[in-house]
Amino acid sequence: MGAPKQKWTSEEEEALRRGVLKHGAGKWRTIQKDPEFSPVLSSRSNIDLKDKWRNLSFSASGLGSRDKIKVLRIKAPSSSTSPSSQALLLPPPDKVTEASPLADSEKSSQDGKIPNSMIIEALYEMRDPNGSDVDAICNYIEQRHEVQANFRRLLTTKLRRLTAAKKIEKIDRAYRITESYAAKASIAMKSLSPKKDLAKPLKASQNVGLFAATSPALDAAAAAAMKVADAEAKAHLANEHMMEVERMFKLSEETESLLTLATEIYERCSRGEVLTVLQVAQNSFEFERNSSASSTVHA
DNA sequence: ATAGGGTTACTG
DNA sequence: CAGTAACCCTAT
Repeated sequence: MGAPKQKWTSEEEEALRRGVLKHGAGKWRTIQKDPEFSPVLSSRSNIDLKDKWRNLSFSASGLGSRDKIKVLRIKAPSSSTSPSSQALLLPPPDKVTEASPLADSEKSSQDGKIPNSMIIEALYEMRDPNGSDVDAICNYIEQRHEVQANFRRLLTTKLRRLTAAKKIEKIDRAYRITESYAAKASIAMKSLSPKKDLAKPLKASQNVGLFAATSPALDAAAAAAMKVADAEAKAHLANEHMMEVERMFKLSEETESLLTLATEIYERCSRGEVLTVLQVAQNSFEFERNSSASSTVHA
């Protein structure tokens, strides 16, 4: 790690990460112009942001320079549940077609089957209290994922199975997540909720969406927990989500500050960035279990 | 405006 | 002298 020309400060890096988190990787101009980051990133051009992000990405993906694409393999989620090594290696926010076999279970994004989590996710994010019919679900997933020709048929089959498993219920022609399953998921999520106490009254005072009770944030939490509970739900983590999570995880490890993590989780949660929260939840959950009582956060 | 290849400059 | 990070150039 050299220290050449106009070296990026940690503030600038942080601003960049948050910018990517907020606007997505690729919207460099947008990030640069965002009043939230422009003070810090004023001396950086959109191209600088792009280049920096590229550097960060490749260094995070494991030592490689950018022209040497390293093929990294992600361990199968189902087999071992070792807490710490969940996502120590991760692909850059670029292409990196991660085509890991992942055992014999459901996982492949293209030619495989439909993961349960995909449907749960879809149902959840559509947030229709009356449930969503097959068409809606089908359309929703098709817009978010590449699907195969007989996708719809597979979907209906899967829906039937989930219904039988009492994870979802069918009302008229609409499907929705069952209360029991949602509740179970919420309970799982409570493992994370103590962090809300650690989160300082930061911006928290504004976005009063604590994990507490009947708030949209709880919805997000429940959605997150569902994925956690679903175990092998780390399907398509190929991109900057995991990238960001990994960064934060290391950060919190290094500084031994759960506060940073908690604050981020909270902010994202309040912002409704469910998908990102999911990833954070998984990692922080394990982090908590590892460091148990040792992690005394000094606010 | 962005992605990606290429170049320069700094570090160990 | 190799590796890396910042910077530059160009096609899309």
